[in-house]
Formats: sequence, structure tokens, C-alpha cells
Amino acid sequence: MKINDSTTESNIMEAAKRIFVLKGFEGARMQEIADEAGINKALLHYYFRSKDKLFEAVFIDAFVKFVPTILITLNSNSPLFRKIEVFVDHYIDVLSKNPFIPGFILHELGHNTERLSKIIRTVGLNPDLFVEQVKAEIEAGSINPIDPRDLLVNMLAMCIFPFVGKPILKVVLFKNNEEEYHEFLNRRKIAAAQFIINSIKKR
Amino acid sequence: MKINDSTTESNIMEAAKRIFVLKGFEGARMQEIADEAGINKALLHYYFRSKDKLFEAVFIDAFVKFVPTILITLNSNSPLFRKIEVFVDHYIDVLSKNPFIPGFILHELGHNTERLSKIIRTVGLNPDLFVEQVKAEIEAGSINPIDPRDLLVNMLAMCIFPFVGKPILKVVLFKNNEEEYHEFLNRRKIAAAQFIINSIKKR
DNA sequence: CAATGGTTTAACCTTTGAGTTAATCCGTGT
DNA sequence: ACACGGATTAACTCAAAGGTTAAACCATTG
Repeated sequence: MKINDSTTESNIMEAAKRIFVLKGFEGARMQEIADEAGINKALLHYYFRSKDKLFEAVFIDAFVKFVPTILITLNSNSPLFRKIEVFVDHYIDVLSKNPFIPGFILHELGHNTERLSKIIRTVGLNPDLFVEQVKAEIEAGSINPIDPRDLLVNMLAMCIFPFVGKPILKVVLFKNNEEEYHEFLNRRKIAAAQFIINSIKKR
Repeated sequence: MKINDSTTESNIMEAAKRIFVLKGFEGARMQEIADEAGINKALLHYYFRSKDKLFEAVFIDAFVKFVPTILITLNSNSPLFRKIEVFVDHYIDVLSKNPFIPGFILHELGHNTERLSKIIRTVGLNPDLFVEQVKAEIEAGSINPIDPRDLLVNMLAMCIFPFVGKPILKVVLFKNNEEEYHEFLNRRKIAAAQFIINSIKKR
């Protein structure tokens, strides 16, 4: 018997991810995913019993590969300002290579809330270390007082929003010019970090 | 013959908007919209010829009712800092009452880019006045240099992201407590404006 | 080499959902 | 009173999409 070399399975996962990310759960077609993977539709159901199951697998995979690798920078032990710089730079960089992932995750999360808590428990997102660090800096008087959660939300917002809002921003602010938008994102790696640090830095 | 009192038509629009916003174009069902409106499915097609047409009408309506009323604050002639305060407060307030609209607009825009340019032309979004104001303030030396478009993106991000990211933020930062999240949003009306102003204010 | 069993496929089944049709309802003008 | 015509409906059509089935394929092993 053939060893399950799982090349087919991961092949399916990759194809399914591309389609799901592009079209969303409802918009994706099993046939389309099969085509993308270069296989028969029945084989999808052989490996993943249903569209739901396939989506679940793809979503968890995308989520797990994505969110933690970014939040991990938050738990390093760099000094705060340096950490913010690295976080923003790294995050925007990763998002540039996967521009549709955030929209995908946020959209599907918004439409299937139950899914989330299961995943969170699996992955274990925990901002406590960052929160403590910010508190300590405030105590020490090196930055202006701010709710650490606010700060974190702001950091995330500054990085993610340019990607989920890209279609409208590109048209309204950049004459629909892709090249200009790309440059904007590159400048933003530094500008956004600067903007955040400026705001909390004591002067 | 009965006068077209259009109560049915706007009734359909309202119902369709609720369903579309909640489930997205692909996820919404014509039958479901008919039920929501308390009418027969064929009547949907009588008023709006197809699902696409109905969606188009709903989307434009949502977009037009939404985006400009917010950007209008940007074209007032308040001084910059005041303008930022009003913008953030007003925007978060409106979003609190329509929490699913931004996700809806961003998602559908991301999946049907052609739609956008048509609408933009109809509505006429124009940030020039704000951009000029910011440039003038920089010239006058009253704020730190910043690309006005960056500033605008930041303002939008700070307001919108807490809504599109709500599911995950609520779980990770607020123990899935709705009440706490609501308070967070309220504090944010002031905190976000402060954060932005802090960053650009010259000291 | 033939039996085994995981893998893959073509063809089929079933349900669902968008859209159509033909008939009915009912307010209005004559 | 009745004919006209827009508004509304029940019942239908048709295509697409998710899922199933039974057979074929082929690498391994005894």
C-alpha cells in the first residue's frame, strides 16, 4: 500500500487556503478548490469530509501560522521603543507578503464567533508580558500614562488597517496607483512606529 | 391603480441591508431577505431584478449614508486638534450604532473592486481640504511633520479597527466581556484622539 | 503473480437557491 | 358596476453546488 506521503493533503490545504482567502467560505466552491489543487472533487471529501471540515482546517492553519509569529515579538525582552519598532516593521512586512490574510481572518471570525475561543485556547495568545512591560515603563515615568491594551490595539490598528482598507484607501488617497500604495506601505514601517512612539514618549 | 407608496421598496431595502450586512453577499439568501421583509420572494425580483441589483442598491445606500457623513467633519473649518477630537468622537459614536457596517463595506469592497470606483465618483470623497490644512499646520510649525495621508489613515485605523477586530480583541484583551468592551470603546473616544494629538503636537 | 488496501476518478444523487410564470388581488378611474 | 393595471403570490424551472458511490488504479507484500 502507498505510504500516506501527505503531499496530496498539504497540496489540498494550500489550494484551499488560496481559494478560501480570496473568496471567503461562502464564496468558495469545492470544485474550484479541486481544480486549483489539480484533483478530483471527490478526493476533497476523501481527505476532508466536508466543506466545513476543510475550512476549519485551513482557517486554523492560517491563524496559527499567522497570529502567533507576530505576537511573539511582543514577548521578547527588548526595551519598549525598540520592541514597537520591530513589531511594526515585522508585522507590515509579513502582511505585505500575505495581504489578504487579515481580512480573511477578521471576516470569518466575525461570522463564526464560536470558532474563535476554541482556537485561542489551542494557540494561547497572551498579551500579559507586554501589558506588564508597559505598566512598568509608566511607573518608571519613561512614557506617558496609557492603558496598555489601548496601546496594543493602536499598534495592531496601525499595521492591519492599511491592508483591510486597501481598496478604498488606494482609490481615495493614491489615485488607484498600486506602486504608490506599495511605497506608502514601505514608508509606513518606520512612520507608524514613529507615530506611536511619539505619542507615548515623555518629552 | 395603486400609487407606488414605496413603503414596500424601502421595506425591502432595510431588510436586505440587515441580511447582507450580517451575512455578506454570498452568505445571504433571497428567501431569507424576503422572509425578513415579510413578503414573497418573487416580489424581490419584481422590485429589484436580481440579487446583484439588490445588493448594489443596498451597498451604495449603506456606503453613501455612511462614509460621507463621517468625512464631512474633515471638511469643516475647525482648527486641527479640535477637528481630530470631533472626528474620533463622532466616528466611534456612529460606528457603535452600526458596528457591522465597516466590516461589511471593507469586505465587499475587497471582493469586488470594480464597484468602488463607480461609487467614489458618485459620492465624491475628497480629502484635499484636510490635507491642505495639515500641510499648513506643518508649515506654521504648530505640529510635527507628517504625511497628511498617513495621519488620515491613522485616524481612520484608530476608529475602525476596534470594530472590525472586535471578536478577537474582545477575547484576547477583555475576557470576552461585552460590557468591558463597550466601556473600552467609550474611553476610546477621548483616548484615541488624545493619542493622535499627542503624537503630532509640538512640545 | 495475485491478493490487499489505500488512493483516485467518473458518474450520479440530492438539495438548495436564483429567477420565472401565470394567476390573483385590489385600488382607481370611467 | 366593471375594466384596467400595478402589486403580490403560489408554484414552477433550471442550474449549480455539496456530497456519495462504485469502480479503477497502483504500490506493497506474502
